[in-house]
Amino acid sequence: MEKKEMAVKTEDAVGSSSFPCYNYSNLYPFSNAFDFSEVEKSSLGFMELLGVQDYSPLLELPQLSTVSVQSHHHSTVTVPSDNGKECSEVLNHQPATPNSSSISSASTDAVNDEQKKTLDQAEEDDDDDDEGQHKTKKQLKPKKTNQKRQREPRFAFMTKSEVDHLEDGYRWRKYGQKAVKNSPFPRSYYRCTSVSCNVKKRVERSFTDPSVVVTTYEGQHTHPSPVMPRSVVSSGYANNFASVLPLGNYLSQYQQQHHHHQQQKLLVNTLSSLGFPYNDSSSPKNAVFIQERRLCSNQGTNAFLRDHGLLQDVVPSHMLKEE
DNA sequence: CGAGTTTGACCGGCGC
DNA sequence: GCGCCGGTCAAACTCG
Repeated sequence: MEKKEMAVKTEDAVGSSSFPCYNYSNLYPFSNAFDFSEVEKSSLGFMELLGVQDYSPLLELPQLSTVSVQSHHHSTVTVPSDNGKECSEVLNHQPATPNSSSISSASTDAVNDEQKKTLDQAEEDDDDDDEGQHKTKKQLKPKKTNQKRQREPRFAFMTKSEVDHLEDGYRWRKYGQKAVKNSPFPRSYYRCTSVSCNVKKRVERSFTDPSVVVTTYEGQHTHPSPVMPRSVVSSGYANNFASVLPLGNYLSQYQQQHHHHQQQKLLVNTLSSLGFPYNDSSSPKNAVFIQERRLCSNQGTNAFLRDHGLLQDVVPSHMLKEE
């Protein structure tokens, strides 16, 4: 079993939750062999629009940890944290924990969550009817104890920016802010404002590098982005605005598009064409594979195949090639 | 006035 | 059982 250092899990930066977090330095692990200036040229305007002062130095961020990819079916993420302790995450076809979602069911979790939420709400209403205003100040939900709360798969991205809340094409409502332990920077909680869309995101600054914003997305949008450039609309990308960002947001959009395994292949080929040495089964592409499998539904579309994927917004067309 | 933000309280999970 | 902590709620508030 071959090991590759390629991705990042920022346990320290994003809290105690166990989920992968990518930064660009690891998604672009072979910067010497790839001319990033082309990517920067094509996306710089959007980066400025988004308030990102400088994202290219992300390529120089130190690797926070390593990921040991063992196979498509089972990989262990070993994360040496700053204090030397290790934690690990197992990415399986089966849920690693009762809380985690399997890959195939990821897209349905939002629905299940919503249904459960609705049910809880209904039961809560019943309780209120029975007990009236038994809470002095607030009527909070009586949470169900017999079932663990289902967590959506999450993506975390690190972005070097002075702006905490980066515009990504969706509208968000802030619903909370918490101080983060051992960090001078608070964590903000946002929820997608669209009705019936259960996507959340957390935004916080890395206390190890205050210039880096860690944005964590949870769930999948059930609607198109309300903010779409014309080119994006005309090219058939419904909720694709964030694809103008480098690979981090590309992954987010890729997740949202419900792409199928076959599209993954093109993704890898596309990445390969960009200079990523994705040549063997143990190469960094597995990081994309594993994460994508956790997040994508079984129902794939072929939009990715038709349109070269989302990278076309970032990468000059001549750098993309068909399979 | 509606939409979004702030902020303190509350809840559940987890470790000790 | 207790305390800590992450996550969420919702009243009050701000803003356009």
